[in-house]
Amino acid sequence: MPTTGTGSRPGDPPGRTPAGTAAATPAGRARLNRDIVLRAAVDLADTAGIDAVSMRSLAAGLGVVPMALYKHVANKDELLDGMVEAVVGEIEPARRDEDWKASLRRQVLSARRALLRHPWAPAVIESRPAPTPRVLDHLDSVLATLRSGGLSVPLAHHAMHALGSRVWGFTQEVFPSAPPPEDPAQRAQLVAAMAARWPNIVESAAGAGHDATSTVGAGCDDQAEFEFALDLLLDGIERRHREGWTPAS
Amino acid sequence: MPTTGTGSRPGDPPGRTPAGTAAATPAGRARLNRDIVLRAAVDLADTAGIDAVSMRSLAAGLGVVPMALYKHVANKDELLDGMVEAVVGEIEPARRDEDWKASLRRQVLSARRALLRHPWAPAVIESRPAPTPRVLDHLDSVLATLRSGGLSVPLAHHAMHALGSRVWGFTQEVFPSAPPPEDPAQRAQLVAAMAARWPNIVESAAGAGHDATSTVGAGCDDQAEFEFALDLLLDGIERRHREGWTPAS
DNA sequence: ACCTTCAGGTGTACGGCGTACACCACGTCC
DNA sequence: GGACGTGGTGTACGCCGTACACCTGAAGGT
Repeated sequence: MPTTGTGSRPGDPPGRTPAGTAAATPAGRARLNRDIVLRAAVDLADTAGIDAVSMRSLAAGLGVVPMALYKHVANKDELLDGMVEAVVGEIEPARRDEDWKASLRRQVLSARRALLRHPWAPAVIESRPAPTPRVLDHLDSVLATLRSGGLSVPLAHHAMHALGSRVWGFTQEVFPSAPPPEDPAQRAQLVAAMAARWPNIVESAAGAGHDATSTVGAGCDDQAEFEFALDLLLDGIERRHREGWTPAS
Repeated sequence: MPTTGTGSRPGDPPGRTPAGTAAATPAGRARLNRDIVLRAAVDLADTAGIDAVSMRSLAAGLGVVPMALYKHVANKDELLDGMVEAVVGEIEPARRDEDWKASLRRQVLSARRALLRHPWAPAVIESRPAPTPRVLDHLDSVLATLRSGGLSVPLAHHAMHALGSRVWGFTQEVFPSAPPPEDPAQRAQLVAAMAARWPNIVESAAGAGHDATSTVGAGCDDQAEFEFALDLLLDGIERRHREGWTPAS
């Protein structure tokens, strides 16, 4: 039995479950936990589409009454967030044995494969008001790769946005749109906490015109980002044209 | 009668409303029509968010019972399609007095402005199973611009996809995912009908490996499209890096 | 002037959704 | 043995989209 890695809680009791079997209910069904619920939700979305993922039908598939799910996820939004986390967790992390371009390519294509395995995921990711931790992990990994190639902070930042729409769709903001705490000390603490896990994101935010300690969450200059990516594409298209590009096949 | 006679007052005598204005109901409310409904839906989405657009609240805002809306739109999906049409209709069409790159840039930025005015629109556009006519209009216009610059059909097609994610988000398929008719004659007629309005789209589909008369709707080689755009971006980023790019500001 | 027609608006009702709240069945620990 | 916490249950509420039958008033034919 695989250790339910993501679900381990501080209060995990030294669970005396006899003979290694999970405790069973009167009906003989294995006990639910958050991981089982999320996995079932992802499977249901994969096979029946995201619209089929209702608390009621998900519960039915697990042989349980709808309200039972609320013991494991706070509400449906948290369920969706958990599903996103599961999918994003499938993306390969950066490697260290490749140059930045190859590594980046691998990460983006890995992300694409993950999203193709779960076609409902892009829409769900975009519909979430704030990015989940693993989404930030991935973003940070991509930024780290760019920085490792010697790109400046602003260029890495722009490149991130340019690539973003390839990976995440129409994502415009990676930082939570919720306003940061008013109290400067509290805000600094928040930034520090983020920097511990996502150093490149914080660096990028700080270097792109928004002072991380004062305006995190203010968003960056979208228009400049957009035009950078647009001109990148236009220039590239023109270049391909000049070079007499023809389809590979 | 496109004149929306919104001026009727409750005190208006029933019977002959003056000078061709729309008839008023007993309550003095102007009669609904499809345009009024769609416009109200867009306004509601703009001001209260797309989640606030329910048939019930939309009807309430119009001073009407929910079921009254169904006399003007078949169902909620059609309402959403109509809202998309309204937004996409705001995009500036191509000009003829600019070179292809400038024209393209203008069109894309115009599309972006339209979508920024209606932030709910990208998600709705992507959620629709098939593109609406005006979406196809816009796509065709972009393709025409690329072709007018002398780009080959396949290159224009690839460029379209590369740019697509900038404008439409994660759009992967522009052709309806619904299977085309079985009967070859019927299919040929469908293609001909499409070619009349969207010649560049049909040309592009035909030139990109899928024979328009036999496999319209089969989709194109997504992976190749994706990698083309990805490498465009990667090469462009590398080039900016080599050139010592710094932010404009 | 009468009658028909019909587009537009109403009222009622149904099934599905997310979920608040009270409750109960356990296994665990003092 | 009793208190307690965890996980599952049952009921109920207020939203949602929309099917269906109905009404109403103006338009048009005769």
